[in-house]
Amino acid sequence: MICHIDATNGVPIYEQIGRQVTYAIANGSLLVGEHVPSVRELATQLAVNPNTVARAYRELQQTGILTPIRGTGLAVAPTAPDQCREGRRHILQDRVESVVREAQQGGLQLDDFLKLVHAAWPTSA
Amino acid sequence: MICHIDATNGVPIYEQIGRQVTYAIANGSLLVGEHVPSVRELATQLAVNPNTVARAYRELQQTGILTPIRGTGLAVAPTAPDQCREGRRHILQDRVESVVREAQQGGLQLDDFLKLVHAAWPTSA
Amino acid sequence: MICHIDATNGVPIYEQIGRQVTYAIANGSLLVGEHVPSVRELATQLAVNPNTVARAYRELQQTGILTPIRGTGLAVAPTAPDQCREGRRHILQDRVESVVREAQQGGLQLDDFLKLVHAAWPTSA
Amino acid sequence: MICHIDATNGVPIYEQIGRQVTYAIANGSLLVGEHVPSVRELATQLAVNPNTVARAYRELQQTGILTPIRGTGLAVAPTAPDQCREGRRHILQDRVESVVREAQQGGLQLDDFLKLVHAAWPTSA
DNA sequence: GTGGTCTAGACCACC
DNA sequence: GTGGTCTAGACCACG
Repeated sequence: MICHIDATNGVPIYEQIGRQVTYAIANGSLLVGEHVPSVRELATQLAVNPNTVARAYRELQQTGILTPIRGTGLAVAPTAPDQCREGRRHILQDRVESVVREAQQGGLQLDDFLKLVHAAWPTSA
Repeated sequence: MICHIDATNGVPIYEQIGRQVTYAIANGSLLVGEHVPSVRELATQLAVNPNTVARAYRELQQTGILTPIRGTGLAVAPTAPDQCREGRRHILQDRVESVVREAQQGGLQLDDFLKLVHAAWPTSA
Repeated sequence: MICHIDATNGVPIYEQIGRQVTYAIANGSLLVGEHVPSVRELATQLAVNPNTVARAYRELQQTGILTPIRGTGLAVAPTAPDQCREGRRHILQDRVESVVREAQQGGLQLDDFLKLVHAAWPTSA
Repeated sequence: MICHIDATNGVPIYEQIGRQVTYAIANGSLLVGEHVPSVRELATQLAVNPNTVARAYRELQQTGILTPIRGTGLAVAPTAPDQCREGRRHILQDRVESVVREAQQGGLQLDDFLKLVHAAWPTSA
C-alpha cells in the first residue's frame, strides 16, 4: 500500500492514514480479506510514530472496516468496500460543501469558482 | 461590517474574523482609510472575547492590511484592497487545490467532482 | 520653532514634542524669555491633537523649563538652558547605553558596532 | 538557552524573548533542527506566563524561524540562521540610526557621540 | 474613548 | 508530554 503523508497541512496524520486506507479499499487496491501492513511496518515506512498508525487502525476497526485476525494482524472486512465507497463520498461531499461556502463568503460567482477548479484539476489540461 | 462566526467548524475564530475583514475589503465593503469596528465593539457584537478580535486585528496589521491611527483605532491601509484580493484568491485557490487533490486520491473523475460542486452551490438550483 | 514628528516610531508624540523643545533651548534656538507657540497654534501646525501638545507643555512646566506668563502663554524659564543641556545629555546617554546593551546581547564586537555608527552618521561620508 | 528578561524597560516581554532566540540562532548557540525549550519550560524558567512565551514563539513561526514538529515541540528551521543574522543586523541598524538621528537633532558632533559610545561600552574600559 | 500587554486558567488535538 | 485556542479580567499609554 502506498501512502502520502503531509505532516504540515493541518489534517491529523492518523486521519490521513485512515483516509488513504479508505480510498485504497474503495478503489479496489485493497481487497476483502487482504492484510494491511503491520503497525510497526507502516510506521517505519511513513517515518511516523507507531502510536499514530495504531490510532488510525483502531478507528478503522471501530467502524468495522478492518477486522483483527488472531495472531496475524488486521484484514479488510467483508463489508468494507461498500462502507469505504460511502465514506469517500461523504468525506468529499463535506469538503466540497465547505470550500463552496467559503467561496461564497468571499463573494465569488459560480463561474469564477469553476475556473479555479479547472485550473487545479491536473488532467483537465 | 457584518460578520458570521461559526465557533464549531474547527477554523479558529480569530482567523474567521481575519478572513471576513479580508473579504469585506476585497469586495469593497470596507474602503481605504475607513475605520474597522473597535476591538471592544466587534467583540461584543460577535459575543467573543476582545482578545480574540485583537489577535485577528494584530495579524491584519502585521500583514499591512490594517494600520493603526494613534488613539483612534485601526483603519484600512492604502495597499489593502490589492493585498486582500490577492489574499482571497490565494486562500480559495489553496483550498480548491487541496480538495481536488483529495478527490483524485479518492479516484474521482472530473465529471463526478463537478456534480458535487453543482450540488453544493446553493444558487445553482 | 520647527518640529519633526513621526507618529509611527513608537515614541509618544508628546514626548517627541518635549524633546524638540528641549533641544531647541539647549541649542540656543529658543532663548530665555521667548514665547513658545500656543497650544492651538502648534497643534494645527503639527496636525496633532491639542491635548497632546498641552501634555508636552505641562510636563515642561513641571520640570521648570517653561513658565507661564499671565495672559500671554508660556515662556522659556531662566534656568531652562542649563536644564535642557543636562536633559539632552541624559536622554542621549540613556539611549546610547540602551542600544549598546542590545548590541552586546546580539554578540557584536565594538568594531562592528562602530561601523554601524559611522554608516548611520550622515556627515561622516 | 539562556535568556535575560527585563520587565521594566518598555520593550514587550514577548519581543525580548523573540530577540534572544533570534540572537541565539544568529550566534550559533541554537543550531538548525534543534528544539527550543517548550513553552511551559521556558515560561517557568523566566517566571513569565506561558501565553507570553507562546506569543513570542508564534511570531517566530510566522516569520519561518521556528517550525513545529507535531506533538514534539518547535525546532529551528533550516533557513533560520540566515534570517536571524539578517534580522539581527536589521534590528541593530535601525536602533543605531534612530539614536544617531536623535543625537543630531540634539546638535551633537560625531566626536561627542563616539565618546558616549566608548563610555557606554563595558569592555572598552 | 482607542489599542497593547500581561496574567491566570481552562480545554482541545496530537504524538 | 507538546503547542493552540479561547475566556476573563487587570493595567497601561495614548489622544
